[in-house]
Amino acid sequence: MADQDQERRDLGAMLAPVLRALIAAERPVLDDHGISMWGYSVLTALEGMPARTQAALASSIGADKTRIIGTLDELQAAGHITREPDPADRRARLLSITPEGQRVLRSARARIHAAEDLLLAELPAGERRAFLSAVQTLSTLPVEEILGR
Amino acid sequence: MADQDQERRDLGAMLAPVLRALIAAERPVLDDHGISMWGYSVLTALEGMPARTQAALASSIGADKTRIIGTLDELQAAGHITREPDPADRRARLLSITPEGQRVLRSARARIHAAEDLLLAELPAGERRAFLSAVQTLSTLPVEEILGR
DNA sequence: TATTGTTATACTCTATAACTATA
DNA sequence: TATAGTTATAGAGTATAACAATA
Repeated sequence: MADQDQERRDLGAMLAPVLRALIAAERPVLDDHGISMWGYSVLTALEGMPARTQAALASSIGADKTRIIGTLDELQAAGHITREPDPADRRARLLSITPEGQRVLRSARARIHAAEDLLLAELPAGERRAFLSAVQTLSTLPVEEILGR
Repeated sequence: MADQDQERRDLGAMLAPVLRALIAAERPVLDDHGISMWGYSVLTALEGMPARTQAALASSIGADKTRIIGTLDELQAAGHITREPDPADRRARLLSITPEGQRVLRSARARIHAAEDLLLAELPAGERRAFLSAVQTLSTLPVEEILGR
């Protein structure tokens, strides 16, 4: 792996400020839409597929079941999600995004992607494509397992 | 920018789990070396160049001056850095890494890079090179300003 | 008066464990 | 008894402001 190891800086040290800036740029957008970061994450997850339990939803976005309860309360109060007892198992709550939630999600995402595009535009076109492809690849890998070997 | 915007997921949402896993992988390595994450960051910064003030060092690693004081106390007690009053301005503290600090830093970094290489090895060679190049480019840009436009 | 480093305080997140209601 | 959701508590990390020493 000589081509990777030549005096490069830590991957984490290089990525951390970028991610921090991305998150900071998201905040005012999310504020304008009246949702939190976890709320945005929940809406994104529910857009793809309704959730059968809150715990399953939480783990799918890398959160704890206790951590998203307040977020679900807010989203429900704002009419962005529905949250009904499962008739087949009344302990569980069936979660799905509402049309209004989808509208808010799409609006926020458009502005977030627009900001991200400003950053990506700084990269040469070829490098940009490879970067996006690599990030998408990494996001599908079991990163923790790979690093833990 | 059509080539960037096609149905891709949020950059932040894709990068966050990767960074989280990178940080989690660093922890046991840093524990073995008896330093904290901020300590590792401080040693990395001081390796390149001694610092004239603690505040300057803090801002160079994206931290607050009050946040690194405990870290500096630990590093100094462990003999990893020196911290002397500046003769020219006794309010300030001149900071530099010791040979022992350099040894610890290099040892920790070798293991961290080895773990990162496991992850990078999952990418096709061409994509890996472009990814690393892009990350290095991004880490030199004023990311916050670009995103804030 | 301004600046460097330090300490103290409060606030936000997060993790853990206990509780309820259903099964 | 086991599980889904909820609540309560404590802990870590962070931000802000006040303070002492020096300029």
